[in-house]
Amino acid sequence: MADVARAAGVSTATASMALNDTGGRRIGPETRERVRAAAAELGYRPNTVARGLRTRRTQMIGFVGDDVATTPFAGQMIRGAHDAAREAGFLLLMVDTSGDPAETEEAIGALQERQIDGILLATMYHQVVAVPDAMGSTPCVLLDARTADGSASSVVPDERGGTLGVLAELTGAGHVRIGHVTTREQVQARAVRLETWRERVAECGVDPEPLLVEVEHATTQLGYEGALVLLARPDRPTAVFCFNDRMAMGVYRAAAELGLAIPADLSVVSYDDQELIAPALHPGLTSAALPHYDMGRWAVVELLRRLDDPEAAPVQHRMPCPVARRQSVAKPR
Amino acid sequence: MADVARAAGVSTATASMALNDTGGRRIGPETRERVRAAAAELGYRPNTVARGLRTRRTQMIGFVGDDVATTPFAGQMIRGAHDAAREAGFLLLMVDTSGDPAETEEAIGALQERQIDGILLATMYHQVVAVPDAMGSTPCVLLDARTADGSASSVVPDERGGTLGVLAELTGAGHVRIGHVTTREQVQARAVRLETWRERVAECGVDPEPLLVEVEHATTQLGYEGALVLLARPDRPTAVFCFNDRMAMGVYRAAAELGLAIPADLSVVSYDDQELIAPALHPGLTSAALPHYDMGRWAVVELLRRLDDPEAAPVQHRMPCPVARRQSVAKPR
DNA sequence: ATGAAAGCGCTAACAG
DNA sequence: CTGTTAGCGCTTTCAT
Repeated sequence: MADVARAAGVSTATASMALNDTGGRRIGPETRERVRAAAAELGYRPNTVARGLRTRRTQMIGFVGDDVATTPFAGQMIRGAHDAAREAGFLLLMVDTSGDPAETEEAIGALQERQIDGILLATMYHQVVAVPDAMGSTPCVLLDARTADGSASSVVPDERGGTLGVLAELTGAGHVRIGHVTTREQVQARAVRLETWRERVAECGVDPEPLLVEVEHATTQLGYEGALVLLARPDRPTAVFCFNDRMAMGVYRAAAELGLAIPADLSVVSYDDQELIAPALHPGLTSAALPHYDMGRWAVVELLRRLDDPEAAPVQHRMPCPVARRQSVAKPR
Repeated sequence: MADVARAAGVSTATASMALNDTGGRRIGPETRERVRAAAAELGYRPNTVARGLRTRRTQMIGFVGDDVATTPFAGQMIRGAHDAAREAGFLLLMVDTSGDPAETEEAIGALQERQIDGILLATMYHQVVAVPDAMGSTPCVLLDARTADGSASSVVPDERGGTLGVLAELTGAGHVRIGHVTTREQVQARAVRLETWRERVAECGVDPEPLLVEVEHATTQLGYEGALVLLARPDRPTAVFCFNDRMAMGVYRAAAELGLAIPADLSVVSYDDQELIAPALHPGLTSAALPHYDMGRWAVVELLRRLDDPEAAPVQHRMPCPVARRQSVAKPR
């Protein structure tokens, strides 16, 4: 920068202002051009570390995630956050904790030492969490999680809306005896999807309980086993809503073994819309999509808002889960 | 830090050395303890931006990737790099380019402005690339890619070894008529897997050409269609090696439709070992795993080595692809 | 409209 | 063994 100033025949102060368009209207237009030209000539690149020391802004956002790699959704969330950050001139500094609270505290500390401007705290499989003490006054937005008291901004998928969406595909086709295959794992998503399904089926005048099967985990294998049980019952459902795509994959196998054609004999809908599964199954699986990309974007936008205005009231947002419609639904036979 | 020094009754220089264990043996043990205690007392956290300005080291590594989100492998690579970096006190600054060279140059520039200590350049689906000019003298390691001239350190999967590994599962069980269903997309992986398969089948005294099917893309649907063609041929293979797990999923469907039981009537092996597919298929699919986690780790270790010794000779590494053995292989009937 | 100078928080060279 | 001082590269008063 000193070189640039010298080359343009001005002081470093002037050079800085010319390059950053700061200092109001005190820089003459041709001075600014001269400085710009000199900078381009010399291939000048600002040192943001020095700038950060002075301005106390690093243009970096910390992303701390539960388990960045394991879940394929995480990638989309990161991507959304990344894109929004980059558009605003920010970069993402990533830390993965294995879900361990101590590690999370440590990660937050490591980011704060690096003077990040704010933190995105992502908990895979949206849960109710407390903002860690280590956060202190660092601006923070929760991703796929929320606080019990609404003290921090957060964004979660609208699980209820998504469930109603895929169920509407079924009821719209004329189904009322709609089964549900789900997991016993106590995650937020399970509870909402299950409860919403219960309500909706009851509204159709059908008792949901005989149409419910619960298994230990949300795996393909257990989805298969659960479906075998459900489809063997006397008044078997004409359609099944699966907790997620992996379980749906098992339901497909069970249907095939029982000689039930999808969708002619059995309609199937699901949740997650995983790229590797839902479109790859045959026939393509209708599934409610988790809007992770958009959630990532939203979180960054909200974080930037809070950086501008630390007094702004926290916002709790529910992101819609659009239905990806494919070929797994037909009229009941 | 000034506060800590004052509280301990020493100068900031002494405090700095006491906390960082620098300056050789010039700090007395009880002085150091006194400083440490004061720091802990005050909850002192170093400002790494100021430190970075002084030391010209930021303890941050730039990770620039082709398409971080889209491919599920990327997550594992990032995770590996992340873990190794963190163990050494480094954090990852991520930038995703959509594979666009101009964006890549820009990303490298953005990272350099932030004074990262080095860059990991990841190209999904390993390719031969040139190190971008923008890299300048920034230390850099290529991930899942390599240069034509070996001028940069790089790590790629050992595709040939992995292919031989899964083929050995088949030949070991007694198969010689081994088909191959692959894509026409011109990626490095396709060429190596195809060529290795050709050689190996020829070594078994079988002409590979009638056992080969190529389709436009490596999708489940086209894998299905390709398998229908292959399995309808007069001298149909007793086993199939698929380009990847997604295609294998299609092969499973084709076999089911043709009334061929896997593995009794047809053995199947594949490549990628995708978590969502290979163990979820029925029966479990034997597949060569892409060692992305280990590649990520290796790249960071290598980068740190180059930071220590910028004159070190570049290394090209091939990471083994272990075979994940499941239930899709049996003796030919 | 511009320049001089101070200082962000830290480390490293130089004195003692 | 410890303190003083200079300075990393930038921004931002303050004075002109």
